Amino acid sequence: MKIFNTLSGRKETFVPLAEGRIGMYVCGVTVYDVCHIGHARSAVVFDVVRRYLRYKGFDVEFVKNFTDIDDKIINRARAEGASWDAVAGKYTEKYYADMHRLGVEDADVEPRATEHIKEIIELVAGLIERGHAYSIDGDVYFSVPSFPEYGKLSGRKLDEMLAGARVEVDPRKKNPMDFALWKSSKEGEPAWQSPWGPGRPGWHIECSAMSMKHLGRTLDIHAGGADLIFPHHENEIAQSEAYNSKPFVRYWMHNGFITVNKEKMSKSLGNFFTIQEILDIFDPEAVRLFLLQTHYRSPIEFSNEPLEEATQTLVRYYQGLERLDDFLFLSLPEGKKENCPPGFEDGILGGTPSGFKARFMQAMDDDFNTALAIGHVFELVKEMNRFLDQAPTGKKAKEFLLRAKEGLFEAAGVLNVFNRTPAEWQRALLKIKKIGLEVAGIERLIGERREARARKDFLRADEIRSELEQKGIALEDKKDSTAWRVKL
RNA sequence: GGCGGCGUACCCAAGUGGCUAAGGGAGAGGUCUGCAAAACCUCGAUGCAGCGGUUCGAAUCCGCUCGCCGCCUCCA
Repeated sequence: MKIFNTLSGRKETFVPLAEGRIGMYVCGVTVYDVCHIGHARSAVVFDVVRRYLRYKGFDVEFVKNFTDIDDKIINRARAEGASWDAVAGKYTEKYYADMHRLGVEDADVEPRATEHIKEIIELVAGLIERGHAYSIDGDVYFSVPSFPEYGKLSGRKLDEMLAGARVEVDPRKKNPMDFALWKSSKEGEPAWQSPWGPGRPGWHIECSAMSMKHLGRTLDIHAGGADLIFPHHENEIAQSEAYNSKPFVRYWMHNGFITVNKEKMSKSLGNFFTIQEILDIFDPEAVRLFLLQTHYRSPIEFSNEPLEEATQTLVRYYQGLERLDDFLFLSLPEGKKENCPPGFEDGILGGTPSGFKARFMQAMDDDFNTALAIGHVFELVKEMNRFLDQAPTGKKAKEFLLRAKEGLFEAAGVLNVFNRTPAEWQRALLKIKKIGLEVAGIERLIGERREARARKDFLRADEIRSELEQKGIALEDKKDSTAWRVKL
C-alpha cells in the first residue's frame, strides 16, 4: 500500500511502526462556529482512510481532537454574550450532528485541549528545560533556531520565511519565527494555573501533548487539511521532536481545498457554504459521493451542479441494485432451467485478479484513490446490467451475482456510500426533495392505477400517473409491477 | 519575491513511460411499452494547454511559453 507523504513529497510504501497496528491522529476543528463543506471534506476523506485501513485488517487507533480553547472561541463568546465553554460545547454538538449525518464515524479517542492542561504544562516545562523554549512575562515561546530541522515539512528555509513575513512581530521574541506555547491571560479571560502564571495553551502545543498521550511518541499517520502544513504541523514537529528526540510522525497526509470560483473557500473571504445548508438541499450520501469522486489531494470546485450530478449518479447505482435484488429474490423461481450467460467470469463480475474486489483494493492501495475505486463500482454496475440483459436463470447465475454483490457491499462499507437499500434511497429522496407524500399513499395510488389498467381504463390510469408526476413522482411500468421514482 | 500544485471529451474526473486514454453527468441512436416515462444497452477524445527535446515508444520524463490556483498570517 502506498501513501503520499507530505514530508517526502512522494508516494511511499506504507509500513506501520508496529506490525498490524496503526496510530492515526487527525486534526479536528476549533469549535467556535458551525462547520462548512471544507471541514466535511477533511472529515470524510480521513474517515474513509480509517475505514480502509481497518478493512485491510489493521488494528487502527484513531484519534481526532477538538480545540476547545482559543482566541477565536473567546471572541465568539464575547460576541454571543456567552461563556467560552458554552460556545465550545454548543459548536461541538453541532459538529457531531453534521458529521453523523455525513456518515463520519466517531474517533476512538476525541480529546479536548482543556482536558490536557497538565500534559501540556509538562511538555512546555520540558521544552524550557531542554533549552528549546523560554518564558517572558508569563508567556512561553518555542525557540525556532534551537531546532535546526525547522521547515522540513513545508519545504522552506528559515531565512526565506523571514523575508516573506507579513505579520507584526512581537518585539519580546528572541527570533521573529518563535511561536507561543503558552499565553498569559488578560483580565476576564479563561485561565489555568501554570509555573509561568495564569494562562492558556497556544494552539500548536495541544496536538503534540494529546497525540503523545494517546498514541505515543511516534505516530504512524498524522492528517489534516493542507492549510495546516504551515505553521501548525511544522510547529508540532518542532515541539515534539525537540522534546522526544524521536521522529514525531511517519506519514503526513493532507487533503486539498474546496474552492468557490476557483478560490479557496474560507471564513475570511466569506465564500463558504455550511454543511447544514448543503444538507438542507442534498442528500448526505450525494455529498459524500461528491467529495470522494475527486482524489483527496486535488482541489474540488464547489457548486450545486456536481451535487445534482452525484444525486443522479446514485440513482443509477440504486436502480442497478434494485434490478439485482429483483432478480435474486423475485424472478428466480427454483427449478427453472439453468442459464448462466458465459463470458463474464473473467471480467469485473468474476473473482479473478481482474474482478471487482481486486481492482477496488488496487485503487485504494494507491494512496486511497477513491475516484478510481468509485469508477470500478460503476464498471461493475454496467457489467451486472449486461449480464441481467441476458435473462439468466438458475442457481449458478444466482451464486455468481451474489458474489458480485458481496464485493460491492464491502466497497460500500469502506466508502460508506452505496450503503443503503434501494427503498431507503427512495425514501431519502422523498424527504430531501420535500415531496409531500408518504410511501403508503403512493403505493395506494399505484394499486388503484393497476386496477384501472387491468380493466383497460387508460384514461384513469394516465390521470393517476400525471397526478403523481405533478408532485414529483414518476411511475415506471415493469413486466408485472409498477415502480415509482422521485423525479430529479 | 520564495516554495508548491494544476491545465485530459460539452461539464466533472481517473490515469504519471508501452494493451482499446476508467467512471459519472449531459447529448444522440436502439431495446422495452396500451401510450408514455424511466431504466438498460450502444455510441463518444487518433487526442491529453502550446511549442521543442529525451526515448524503439510520452498525457505520463526534461526545457521553455501561456493560463489558473495554493502556501509563506488564523484557516479543513
